[in-house]
Amino acid sequence: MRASFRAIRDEMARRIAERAWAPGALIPGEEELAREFGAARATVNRALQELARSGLIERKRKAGTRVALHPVREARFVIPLVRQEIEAKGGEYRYRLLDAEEEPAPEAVHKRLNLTAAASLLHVRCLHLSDGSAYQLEDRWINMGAVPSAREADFGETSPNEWLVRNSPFTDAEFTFLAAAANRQEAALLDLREGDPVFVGERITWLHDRPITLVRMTHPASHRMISRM
Amino acid sequence: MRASFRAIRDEMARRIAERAWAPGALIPGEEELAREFGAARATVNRALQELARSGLIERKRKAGTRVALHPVREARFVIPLVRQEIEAKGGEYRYRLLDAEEEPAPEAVHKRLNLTAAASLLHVRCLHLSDGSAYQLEDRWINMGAVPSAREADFGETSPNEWLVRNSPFTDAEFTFLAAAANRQEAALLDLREGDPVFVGERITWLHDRPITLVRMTHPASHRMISRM
DNA sequence: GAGTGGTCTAGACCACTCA
DNA sequence: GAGTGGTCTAGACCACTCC
Repeated sequence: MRASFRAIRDEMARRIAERAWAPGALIPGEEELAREFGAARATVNRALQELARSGLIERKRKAGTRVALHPVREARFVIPLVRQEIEAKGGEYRYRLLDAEEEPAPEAVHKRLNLTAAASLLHVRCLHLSDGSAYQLEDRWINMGAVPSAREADFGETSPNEWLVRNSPFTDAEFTFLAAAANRQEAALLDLREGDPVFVGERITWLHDRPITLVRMTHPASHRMISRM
Repeated sequence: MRASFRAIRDEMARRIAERAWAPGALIPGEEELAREFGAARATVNRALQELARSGLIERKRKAGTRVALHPVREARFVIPLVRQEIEAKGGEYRYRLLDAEEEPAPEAVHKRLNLTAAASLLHVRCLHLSDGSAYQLEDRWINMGAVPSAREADFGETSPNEWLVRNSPFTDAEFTFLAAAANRQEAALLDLREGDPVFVGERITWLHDRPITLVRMTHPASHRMISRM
């Protein structure tokens, strides 16, 4: 069998796992590895780059490649649309718009978006249900300066997320996850008691430097966010 | 300037963002793009693979490459050692071992690790402090069948996480994040009231198919987990 | 200055999947 | 069967960084 970058990558991962290459140790250079595996240097390079990306090794020009002392691993989470998330779990998806109004944003919101207090923002709140029970409360602010056409959108039909996906591209995003206590409103809508823990995801998106939207997605504490590596 | 895969990738991302390539549309094949950008096909391929990995496009042999309809984006979170996390934020790190004993694991634990009730597990609890205040409560179970040398480890000196990083390699891991209500013990140790929301990260690691450890890391609700894309 | 990784090219063959 | 992406090679030059 011809040497594949996967096979080479996995073999090197094995050597690291089994301490044949100890933490902190310098491993052979690309050319030497290429000779050993009977592959082109580019192939070995690809394998090494994947290991570096996953945090197993650290590479520096001239200095060479070392096994990481503290494998600062990264976890990757897939962020699907709520609807897909619910349907993938076998639930029946339903959606309910609560309200959508242009209104002055609280300071926490316009500061977070780096906008002035005078900026025009559309506030949309809606509920995503799985098999009839509340799955996620969505509380969203849309920057009308960046997406004026949102004024004509019918969020009773399409959820703001799906509408924005189709109508408002973004180039950058920031996700934040945290735990919080449900306020009275959240508790009522999610069938919880006030003060119950909730799992919150926040996302801000930008088109280049222009903020598009800030959304706070609140789940009951039974929610799990899982990633396998 | 010579065409770089970064420049090509960014240009294609721009076209997608600006709807020059509409969602769902078929984009040109690699050869045609290579001609257009004046680059080798391998270079264009690398750019396209990165876009596919980030969820912007979907590629299928024979069918070609399409702009994703629902950009199922992925968020990447770096998972450092607590100590590094605290020090990176400018805090002074301190560590306190609470207890470490071999004891029968509750069903939730041994089932989660796919072990029998008779399996020998070391239960370690410890606290990670930032500038003197509780930052994370670590509650860990170590599979002594897989890591017998943990019996001799001095967790008063080195935290179990750092000890395991050095002494027990793993090949697979699963992360779970969730919100929960602090129980009485957690509340006391983290300076919270019972029932207060906490942010919990759980991690299971395996060496091939053998479970190594299950750890539950509990933070006060002020904790944030952030990822930029 | 020199050594190592980073990237690019041109060409080739392969593998999957659609029709 | 045929078209498209997936991967590999051999060679080259570049860029960073250590000495």
